Amino acid sequence: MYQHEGILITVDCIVFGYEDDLLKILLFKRWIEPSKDQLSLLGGWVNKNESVDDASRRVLQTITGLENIYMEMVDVFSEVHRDPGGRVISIAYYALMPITEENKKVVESHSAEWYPVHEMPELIFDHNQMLEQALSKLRSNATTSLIGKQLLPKRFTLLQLRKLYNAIFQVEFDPGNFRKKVLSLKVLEQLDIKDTSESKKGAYFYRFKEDGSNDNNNQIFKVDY
Amino acid sequence: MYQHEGILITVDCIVFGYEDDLLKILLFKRWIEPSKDQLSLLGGWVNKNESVDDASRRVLQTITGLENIYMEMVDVFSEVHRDPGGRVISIAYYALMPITEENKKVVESHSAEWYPVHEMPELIFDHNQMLEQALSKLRSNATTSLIGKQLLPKRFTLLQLRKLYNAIFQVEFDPGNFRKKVLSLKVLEQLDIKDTSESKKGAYFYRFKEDGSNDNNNQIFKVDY
DNA sequence: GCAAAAGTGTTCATAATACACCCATGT
DNA sequence: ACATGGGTGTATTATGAACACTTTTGC
Repeated sequence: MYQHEGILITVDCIVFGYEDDLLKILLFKRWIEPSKDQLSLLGGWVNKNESVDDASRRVLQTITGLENIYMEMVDVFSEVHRDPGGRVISIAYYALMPITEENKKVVESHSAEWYPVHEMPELIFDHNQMLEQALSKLRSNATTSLIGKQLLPKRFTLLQLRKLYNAIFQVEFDPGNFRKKVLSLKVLEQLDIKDTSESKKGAYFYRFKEDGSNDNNNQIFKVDY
Repeated sequence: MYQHEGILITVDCIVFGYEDDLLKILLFKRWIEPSKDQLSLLGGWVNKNESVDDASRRVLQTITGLENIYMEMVDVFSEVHRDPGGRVISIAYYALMPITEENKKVVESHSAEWYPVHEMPELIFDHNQMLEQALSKLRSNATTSLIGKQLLPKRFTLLQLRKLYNAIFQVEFDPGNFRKKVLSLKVLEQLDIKDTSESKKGAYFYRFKEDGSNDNNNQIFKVDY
């Protein structure tokens, strides 16, 4: 056996969701050794007949029941002793998905649960570090493109979008300036319907434009985090 | 044998250097099958007793003779059939190093050569794609932090630094504005020596401050590329 | 004196920030 | 009538882009 044989590959997914004005992630109680009953990220093996992206997509779909989940690679974790069970390299992904009644049921049936990111418990192995880096990458992405399409309902108000950004960065964006900045990007379109649940006056619903590419090599938000 | 066993891991390094006002990368003529005699990036196996970072460092050191080479992960390449020789996942890194007379000899003794990035030949497998992404990442990094420490001599003039940036982005930066922006970052210190090789008046040498962390979550250069 | 790079200054346009302030309406 | 979020306007400041202009010195 050569030196370079016998390494196993996994994916671990930091799944972000948004609920009750909080940014949350999906955690599992491990049901196999090692570290049974401790909390971990969603993960799985990379098989020989699939790319790492495909493996991540497969794992996500199995647990959430959703196809076409938005995901992005975060980093590779490869310290020799990171997994006490063997020589395992893990590719970390972050994923974004809405938290709905339906997928909550699917998720719970796999004994997974949503936890707020700001009060994160201890996770196994290097999973806390994975989460840190995923959050950092999410924030970085949220400054150069307008995120929310995958975390909010199809129709949403600017208040909802702003609260999402507040939750992501743990700061309070100025309502007026946030509105102007977001609308100046021209990636949202206003609908004719108003949401009266949050205010008496009612706020227009918006949605992401269908075509809209929403990338930018400049920054749209300047936030210290 | 399980589905998830038998995958091999390599690193591939996109090594950037700077010479004759050109951004160059290090390429190899392959001396083993498959694809003998074709050009490829510097690469090697990841062994069971080392992290991926360590493997990349080892491979870089072997070929260039240098320790402590600056490097950064670019992406993971894992399409099932990317390598006709087997199921191989590759982690791509970019690295920065000065091109000096000494290391040119070491490099040539391994039948490697420096090629300008703007006239890149066809490379094996997905190596052209790796290069594209590495260049893109290098550019992105060069907008949020001042690079050059690893590509230029210890002492350099602002002209040299500007020409490096011109080479990286393939644009002409305005001399006056470039100077003001760079100096406002306060990561360089002026030396008392002047370089008279490029002008009659002579330009002060600068060097990167020792302590200077040079990171920034904002942008320092706005460039369309 | 002139060319060529070094270095400084000025102007204009744009964008971020911190607000003030009016609007609409359910209670 | 008033509190609450919705939405607009404005003054101030900071930043970037273009470019004029002055300095130095080898030829």
